[in-house]
Amino acid sequence: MKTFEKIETAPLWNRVRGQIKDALLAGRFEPGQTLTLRSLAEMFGTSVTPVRDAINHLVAQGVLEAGPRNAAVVPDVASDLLKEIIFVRAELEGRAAREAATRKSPELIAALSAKLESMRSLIRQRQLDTYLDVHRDFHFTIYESAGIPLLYEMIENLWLRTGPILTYVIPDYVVSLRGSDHHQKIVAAIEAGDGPTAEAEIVSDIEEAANYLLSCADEYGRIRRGQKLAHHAG
Amino acid sequence: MKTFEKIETAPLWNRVRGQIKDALLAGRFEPGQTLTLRSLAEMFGTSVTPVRDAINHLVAQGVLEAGPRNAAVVPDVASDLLKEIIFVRAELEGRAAREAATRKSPELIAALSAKLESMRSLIRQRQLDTYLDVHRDFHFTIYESAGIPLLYEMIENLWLRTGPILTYVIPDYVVSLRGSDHHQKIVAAIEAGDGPTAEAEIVSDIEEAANYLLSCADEYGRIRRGQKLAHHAG
DNA sequence: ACATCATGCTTGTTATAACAAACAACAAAG
DNA sequence: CTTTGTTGTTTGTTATAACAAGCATGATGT
Repeated sequence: MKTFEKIETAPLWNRVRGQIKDALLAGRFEPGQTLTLRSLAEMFGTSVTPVRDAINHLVAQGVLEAGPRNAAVVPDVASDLLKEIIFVRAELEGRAAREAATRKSPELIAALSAKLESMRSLIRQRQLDTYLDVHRDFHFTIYESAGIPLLYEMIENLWLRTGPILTYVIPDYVVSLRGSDHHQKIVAAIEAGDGPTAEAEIVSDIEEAANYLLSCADEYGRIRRGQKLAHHAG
Repeated sequence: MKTFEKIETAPLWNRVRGQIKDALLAGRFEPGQTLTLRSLAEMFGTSVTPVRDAINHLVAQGVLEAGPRNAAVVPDVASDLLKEIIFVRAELEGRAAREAATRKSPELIAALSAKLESMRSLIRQRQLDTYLDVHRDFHFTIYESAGIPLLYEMIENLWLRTGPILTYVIPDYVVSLRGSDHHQKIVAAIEAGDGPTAEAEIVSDIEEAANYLLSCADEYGRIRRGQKLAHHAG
């Protein structure tokens, strides 16, 4: 079973890892769910070996947890851990935004402005799924422009840890904002080369969203898919 | 019927991972050396599968690097990556020190003072290897007292990445300080509850040591053993 | 002598089968 | 009804073989 696709030379287990990461960031896996090798292998159309490699990689990164029998389980992040993640995220992403403001370029401003407009349009059309994609792209475009790969890598790791629960309530949060979002101010601060303001706006953006998330926690500190959610069909 | 003979059956790949880590810490692998699956498999008396799993785990943690052909290579940290690590370390460890100052306790001050005195004594006696242990303990005592396990974990990972080359030249750096170290000021700032000063002192401590390390780099940006040592000629 | 290609070896990747431990369901014994 | 033992299934683990890409070596042609 060989394919003629000679374009994709990346190892199969690395592609599988990317697909699992996407599924996590998109919230397609339930928190607490145990991912079995054979089910994922059938899902991706491979054998268990690449899936095993991908899962090992993600567990080592802390993106997935090692449950009993060394089974990979989707982290069910509770309030305590969420507060810690937010703490470090505010520190690293704020620093990245500050660095991005000092390394600004016209191309960066143009790209961010385009994504900003796309986000506004998607909110108006209530296409929250694709909004989340663009929103994530918006943030990481800033972090990438900081020019520090290690910093980018660590921020991505933190997003992956909160990924499963982020998609639970963020759509409600986004439509409840009604325009008072920090994204516009972030772009303006970067364009003006004002690092401290960019950092402050990023931190406010993170912490306000986190407070909303924490307000959705149950008595056990677990964020559950919820009551405020007017779920979309798509 | 339960038998007592089932003491501990850790997975084979996990044991192999421990052996590789030991070999790394013992310096039995040269920086830049590529570790082949089959050679390690023969060395440990297993097949390639457990070795592959162990290496994948270590690469994901940043302990090993992924070279060409996805081969595992012992990290030869160059100046570029070192600068990035220092950048993030200053950010995270500075933040941890600031947090520690706000959560100070008499027990913490007493513990830090004791380690400080121990460090001074070890320097006078030129016992640099044990000094490095106490020094590391001193730092991580502060970071642990910040009360944020995730922050602690990420800082520890950054120390692991620079671990091998740190022991190359730090002893020379320590004896060259001749008393102008920041550790005393850090303890004083934490004791006074002065978070910003504690953060600034930690950052200065990190960056000054980093500058010394970077001054030891060769023309390729690699930190080499004995670059500033009078003993070894090469 | 130098460039080019063939050949064989090395190495990471993937699929597959066999295996042991854990788990669930159910029957039998108290 | 509860407990215990059995059986079948599921699941992660490990070994092995086949495979493709890279790399070194050396023969060949100009």
